[in-house]
Amino acid sequence: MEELRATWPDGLEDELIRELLDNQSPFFLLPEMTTEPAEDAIMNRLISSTSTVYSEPTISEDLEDAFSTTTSKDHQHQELSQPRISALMERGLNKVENKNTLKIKSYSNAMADDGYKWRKYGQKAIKNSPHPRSYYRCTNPRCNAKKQVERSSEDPQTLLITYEGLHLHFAYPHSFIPAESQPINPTIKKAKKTHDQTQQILQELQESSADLTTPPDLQQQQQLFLRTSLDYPQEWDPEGMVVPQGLLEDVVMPFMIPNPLNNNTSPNYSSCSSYPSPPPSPPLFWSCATHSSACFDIGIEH
DNA sequence: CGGTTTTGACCCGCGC
DNA sequence: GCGCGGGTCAAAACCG
Repeated sequence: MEELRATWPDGLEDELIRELLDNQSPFFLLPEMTTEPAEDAIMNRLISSTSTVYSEPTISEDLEDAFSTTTSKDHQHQELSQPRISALMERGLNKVENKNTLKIKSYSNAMADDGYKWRKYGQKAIKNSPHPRSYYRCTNPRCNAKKQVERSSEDPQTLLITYEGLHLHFAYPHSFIPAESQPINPTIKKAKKTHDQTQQILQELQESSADLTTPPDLQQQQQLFLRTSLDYPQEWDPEGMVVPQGLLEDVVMPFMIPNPLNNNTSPNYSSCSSYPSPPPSPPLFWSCATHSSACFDIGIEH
């Protein structure tokens, strides 16, 4: 899996953090109706980025490796190399055992809604905690993404959102899925199911990128970042876009294809037009939130 | 009526 | 081996 370890150029790290912190960023435009405080906006962006690009175990680990000067692999809280990254981590972004956990200070459950459409599949009482933990799975049947939402036992105002798995919305929109290819097999017993799917995907990624080791180009990373942030509307029927083959390449190639272009250019958000692009769509949170129906009942009243 | 939520049962890993 | 706790399943209930 080492082949997949992307090395982020310096410029991209700065740019990523700038995006996370910039309220006006076109990467993370918030819904028009949103009047949330600036800090909440930042946390929304963290949720978004974590639930898409950062959520996949290997890639998220890559990013942390890239961000960190340490090589610790013990999955403990990793000390980050730069104050701004550390500041982000202190705001609640953490990662333990391939799961990305956000700690969010919030009086309501609204902050738990990251715009993706989740289906609740379980709820458990947690020992020594008055608040249950809710389990959500992405409604896209080809998406492995899961998350857990619970209230901190220490601070009931703090939401703990743990993301696990890879969002494949951008690669496998609902409309592309032939009924007979649905991976959900009720006769196959759980646990290993999602794990095996993830392993298969990772293996395919590895095979498809075995000979590509050059660090990714900034512009392409930004394109990927933007693409992975788009939850294609189900009703979107892109003409000539029925290309389920090679979608994994869509995922991995922007990280893998060597590109001679410079690494320090400012983001060019129109550059994503080089990809087969979705129809003109509202920014990330508008697009996603309009398809979200998940209500995170984690033990507090609305 | 179809999609979502609820909730008790079941599974499984882990510590003793 | 057994009990515990977390994660998942699946049938029933709920809802728009």
